[in-house]
Amino acid sequence: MNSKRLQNRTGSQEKENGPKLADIARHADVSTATVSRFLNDPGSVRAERAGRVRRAVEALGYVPNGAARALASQRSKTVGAVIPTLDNAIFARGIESFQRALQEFGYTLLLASNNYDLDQEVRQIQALIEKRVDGILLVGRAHRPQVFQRLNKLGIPYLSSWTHDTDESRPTIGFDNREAMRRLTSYLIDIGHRRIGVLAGHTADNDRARERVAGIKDALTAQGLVADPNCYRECDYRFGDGRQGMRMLMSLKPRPTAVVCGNDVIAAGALLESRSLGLTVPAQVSIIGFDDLPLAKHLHPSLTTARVPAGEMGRRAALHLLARISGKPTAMNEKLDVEIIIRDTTAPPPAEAGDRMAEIG
Amino acid sequence: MNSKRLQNRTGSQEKENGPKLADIARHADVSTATVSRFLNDPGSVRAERAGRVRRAVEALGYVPNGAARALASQRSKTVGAVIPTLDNAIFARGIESFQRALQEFGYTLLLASNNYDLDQEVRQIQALIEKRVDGILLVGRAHRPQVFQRLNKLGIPYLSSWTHDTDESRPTIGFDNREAMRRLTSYLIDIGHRRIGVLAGHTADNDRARERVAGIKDALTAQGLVADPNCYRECDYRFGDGRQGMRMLMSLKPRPTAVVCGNDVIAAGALLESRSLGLTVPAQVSIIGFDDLPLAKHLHPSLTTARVPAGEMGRRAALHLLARISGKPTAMNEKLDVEIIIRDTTAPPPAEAGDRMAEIG
DNA sequence: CTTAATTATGTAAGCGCTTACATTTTGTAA
DNA sequence: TTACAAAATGTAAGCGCTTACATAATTAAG
Repeated sequence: MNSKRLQNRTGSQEKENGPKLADIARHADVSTATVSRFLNDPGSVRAERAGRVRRAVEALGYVPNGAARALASQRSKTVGAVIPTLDNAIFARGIESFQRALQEFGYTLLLASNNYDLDQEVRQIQALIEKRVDGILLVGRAHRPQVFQRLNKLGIPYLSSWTHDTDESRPTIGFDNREAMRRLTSYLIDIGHRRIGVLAGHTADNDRARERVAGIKDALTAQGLVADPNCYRECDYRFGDGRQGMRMLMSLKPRPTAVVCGNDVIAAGALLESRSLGLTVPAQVSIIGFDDLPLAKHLHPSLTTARVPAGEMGRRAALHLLARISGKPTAMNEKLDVEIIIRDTTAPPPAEAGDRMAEIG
Repeated sequence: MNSKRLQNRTGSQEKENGPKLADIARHADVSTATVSRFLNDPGSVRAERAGRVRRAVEALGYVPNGAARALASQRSKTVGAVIPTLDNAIFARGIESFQRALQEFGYTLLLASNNYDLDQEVRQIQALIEKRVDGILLVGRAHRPQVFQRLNKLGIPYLSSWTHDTDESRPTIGFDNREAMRRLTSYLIDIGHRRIGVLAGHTADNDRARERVAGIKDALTAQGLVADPNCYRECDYRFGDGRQGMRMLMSLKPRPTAVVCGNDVIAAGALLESRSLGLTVPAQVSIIGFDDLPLAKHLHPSLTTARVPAGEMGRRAALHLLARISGKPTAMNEKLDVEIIIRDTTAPPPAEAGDRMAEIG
């Protein structure tokens, strides 16, 4: 029957079916079980036979069939990741480390990005489940309920990254966006800023953006300040949006003496725009970002921001999932530190502006 | 036996084996073949039975098993991509489009990055082959011979991207790096530059970088100019390397009046460094990049560069591979255009420097 | 040297699908 | 009607592995 299938195959590629495990067994004069054991746990086969098998594998150029393996063993040696976008360098970096760590342990990465669309995410996760991934990496903790339902029902280990949750109900790895942004904003307030503009990322379908905004409010509230809706704007994580947002904020009267941005890309846009507007940073306006992209320290003036440990997070996410997959005990929530990096886009507000405290506080 | 397997399973996750196709068949009172047909080609099942099957699928929450499917059908509905890095935004963008296009057609992406290490690439491709991907996307045309051997032997469709090759022996999709860089450099020469520095990407294991360097030489040679080895330097695609390289080049006497960079990141570094060095761009020195990253047009002055159609390339790469997978005829080489974007980092050389033509030409 | 305990190997039954071929049902034309 | 082609469905044989269990070979202990 197999030969019949082959001859009916269409297309220019004549799929030359390579040798299968049984061929190796025959060639090495051992049972298929021994070949399989040699492949999966060489130590369990005595040296003399192991040599025969190894030679047969080389001689025939044997390549195991992952699909058959997955079907028989119920494990695919494959892990999925569903992320908002690769266009944001910080996610790209996290995924890069994630993949590297998986690879070290013989796992392969299945990747899908959905441009912050949580409904599309549901479908992507469904596709990964069909592919029988052994584990799934998510970004953020807010997802459609079906996601958790299906993952839990099928017992597929998953992990939410870029977020931290003390609630032990769902595994997370990452940092406290809210707290980090609170610290960053507090720094601005500490050095005298009172009228603070915000260029946040879109908060719909993005819990990290929401948490960061909450952190900004925490800082303001702690000082008895009130967030002014006119000084708040949401935008895409793009330079252009940062520029445009900055232009808007700087047209306000009185204008903010500092601008807190949802990430470094927005901040860079804001910084570049302030030059176009003829404003000196940080003398006339301070700017802070989030992520500490490589760009941040090279901008002029260099950007005050929060360093997000994307690489480390990706690596540890992989280790965490791998541990769960192999049934090892793991901490439910791993928290990573965010370091506040004070650079040159922040300084006390200009004198006359700083005096306006009464307007807001 | 199955139940035995389950009870021996370790780990905290009790893997609840979901319903299988046979369960759906029983529930809908049809044969397994009919269920399979309904799943893969709904039109081939008469409406009444189709309804029964659909309801059974929903009622039982059936999820097809991709491994079983792949094994039986000899197709995994999966495509692999092996890239140098995700840390370079231009690759990230290409992969993003690639994945989106695959997804539209029900395919899933397997991704591996190797940091420009061609030996590691061999192993990654081996892993993808084991996973039985239906096709593979490569970056560049220079790869270890085993790569092509194995891919050809197994008849797995593959495609080299980011490159163009009129030779019809191997499929490529992309653009002509050499020609694009030649045009860019020619522009510099046309506006009067004679002493041109080069900050190339590392050319070992990177044919695109090599081609770009060749393009620079082409332009110089065409004008009877000679490349000065002292004005040539290779570096990583990083801001820091661009800065450092720029510092070196600007310390030469006489110093280059223009610097051609291997990509926009290096160029941005060079641009930022020139400010630190107190050099005005483009009045004292011109700079050009390559890729047209989003950053390029926002820098100040904005960067003259070549626009690489990464998104379009990713999408078309997916369509090409999908076509090959389904046995459709496809063009062997798809060439995409690179647009030269003249912005503000380029201008004629300063008068006294331009006069030095005799030194070189 | 036995004999028991241990370790290595073989046998063969699945894993959950797809699909060639056989059979039945439906549609169509005379 | 009847005859026949076309379409839908069913039957069951794989796809290429892993692994429980049985058996054989080796080692350890007495």
